[in-house]
Amino acid sequence: MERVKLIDVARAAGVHPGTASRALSPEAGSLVSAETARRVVRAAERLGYVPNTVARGLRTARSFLIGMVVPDVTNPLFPPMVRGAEQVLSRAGFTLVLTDTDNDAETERRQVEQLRARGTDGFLIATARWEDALVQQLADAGVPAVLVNRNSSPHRLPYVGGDERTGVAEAVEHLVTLGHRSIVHLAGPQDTSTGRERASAFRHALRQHGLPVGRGQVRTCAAYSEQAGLDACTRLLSSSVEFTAILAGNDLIALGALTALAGAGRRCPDDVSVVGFNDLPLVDKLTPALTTVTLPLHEMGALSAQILLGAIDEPGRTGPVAQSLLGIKLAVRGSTGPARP
Amino acid sequence: MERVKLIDVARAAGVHPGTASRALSPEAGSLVSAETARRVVRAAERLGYVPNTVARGLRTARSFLIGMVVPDVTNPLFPPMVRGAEQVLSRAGFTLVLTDTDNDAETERRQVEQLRARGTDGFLIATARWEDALVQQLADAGVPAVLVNRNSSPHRLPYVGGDERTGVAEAVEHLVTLGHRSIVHLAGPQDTSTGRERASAFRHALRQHGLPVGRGQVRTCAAYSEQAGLDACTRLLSSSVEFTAILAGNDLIALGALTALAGAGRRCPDDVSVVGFNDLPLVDKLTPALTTVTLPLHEMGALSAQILLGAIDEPGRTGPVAQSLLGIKLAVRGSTGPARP
DNA sequence: TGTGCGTGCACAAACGATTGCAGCCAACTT
DNA sequence: AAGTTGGCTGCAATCGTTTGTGCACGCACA
Repeated sequence: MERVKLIDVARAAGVHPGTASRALSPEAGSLVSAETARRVVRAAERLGYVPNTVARGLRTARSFLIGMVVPDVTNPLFPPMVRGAEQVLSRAGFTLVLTDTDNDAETERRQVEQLRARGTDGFLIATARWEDALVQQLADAGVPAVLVNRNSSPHRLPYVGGDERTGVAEAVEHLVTLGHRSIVHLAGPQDTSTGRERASAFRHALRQHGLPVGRGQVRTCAAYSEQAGLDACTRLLSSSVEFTAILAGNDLIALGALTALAGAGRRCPDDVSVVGFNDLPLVDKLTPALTTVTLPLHEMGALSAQILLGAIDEPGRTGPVAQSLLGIKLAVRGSTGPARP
Repeated sequence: MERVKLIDVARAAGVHPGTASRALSPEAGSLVSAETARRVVRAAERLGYVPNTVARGLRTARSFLIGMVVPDVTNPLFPPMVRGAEQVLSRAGFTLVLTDTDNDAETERRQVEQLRARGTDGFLIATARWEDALVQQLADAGVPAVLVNRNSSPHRLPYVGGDERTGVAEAVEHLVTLGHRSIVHLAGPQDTSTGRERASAFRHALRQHGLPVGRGQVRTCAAYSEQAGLDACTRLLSSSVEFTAILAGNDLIALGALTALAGAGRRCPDDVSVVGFNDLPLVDKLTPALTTVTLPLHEMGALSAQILLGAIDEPGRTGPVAQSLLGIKLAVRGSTGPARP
């Protein structure tokens, strides 16, 4: 039941452990004769040798561990990204460690510290705030890290996200084509890049279509949550602002808005059209099915992992950091319809 | 920027590294004088010493790593369990490594192997099949492991799940109370404990109510998926079996069934009542909102982690293994209604 | 004052792999 | 045929901690 170790393999092959190590390593494989290498490899297979990652990590100062930090695994936005990242990483021999910060900065700090004590080789950060101490710290320390989905203000780390501006532009275009002239944006929190970007893109898109951007037409929600969406929409309804369409900061906000609208007797899409963001599972099964902007979450996870691997491989690089935006699509469904004349 | 290590702390405190180690370890803390201990601790704090987990792991043969194996993170069933487990584990100083097997046995084997090479201290398995080679293997090897959500046939490992039988009983009771006499079960795959257990409990519940269990009244779906539910329900509709209610193996199957019913012009709940299992996010927002059995997923994750920690602490134990069932509740919503006379 | 005992610390050997260095042998050059 | 080169392999140090062992010192007791 004892784990077989390198020295056992070496003995079985009649060589020194050092030689066995080289024979099994693709890197230094050329330093050993083909004949010996074959003998060692065969012995290793026969004995079922599995190298001890911990021992190797101690010597090489690499852990082959990647930490991925998400605010809440329970939010369906993240699992696809995790999956994409894991596939790329595990193919490259890395193990992904997922940690859930529960949206709490202190928890996040602790988790990352613990991971760093493990000698984690790099981080995938999906929790970035617009101004983020942790992100700064990682950048300062020169720890390989990539931001996913949410960016952070001084672009010091690579970032992978969706092309928010285009997504918003398409959504607005869609609404305008349907005849809507009074569109309101229920924006996400402005301490996230997505919240800021979408709001800014919204204003820009309106101007492009020659529509005025009035006061109270962009309303910031306290969080990316259903409750926050409900609150914001309720306030909107009790204000004097007229509107026939809502662009929500994400699907949860859209759901809250739908609830608020229903409560106020406004029908969707007959009275008000609603567009969401993210295309969460099941929003296509609602009545009406939610029109929403879909992000390539899986690809975002995969690409961020690839970029991270690149950064790990050349630690000395000081070139410009990449900000990658992936294509986005609008899924037109039942929650948007022609504006009432 | 160099990481400060134990020897630095020792030097700063004017003691030998061995002594410093003991001073910092609560275990052996009594082997060193209070005065020295204080000096060492202060030095450690001042220098910002963070012990190297890898080196420690090499010496102690413990990694403080727990692997959690799920078939698909993207399935909303799992994230809450992951979350529950992570909270317990991280409090105990362990790091949770999540791996997604993509429902593939070979991937699963590879992942677990990789984790074992890391000296992972224990496993949380959420992928168990009724007959499962991996589970057998872990049990044989004496690796601490706990099954979550799905059990495996010879109960050799501890298991934590929901009280399926009671859940099914309540669902059937609910339907019978509504006047339904012809109830069909679209069962999940029979190579999973949940699929078997729910089907068996369904038969039992019918008998309890004096209802006959006819042929074709329990139909097995090929997978826990929407497509499988749609297929099974389509076949059901084209058979001669009469029914006014469906108990689905889980929510996805229920969704598929709803689609099939709608396609056949049968309305829910007017013509057919449907009950699901799991209470996935948003199923309460559908029209009609899905009546479903809710599992305490978070608690399942937390409890399984606790049991695992216990197993790790006393490796020698050979007592009986615990099979823990947590309470379950029926969420009555719009998809169930009175049977038509 | 000598023996005995206990406390507190230093010493060094692990843990299992990687890797710079040195040595050996064979082959090739001149 | 002697010298040189170069390809393989063995040796031993090393990564940072933990922990068994033993020494030294101080105190108490006879």
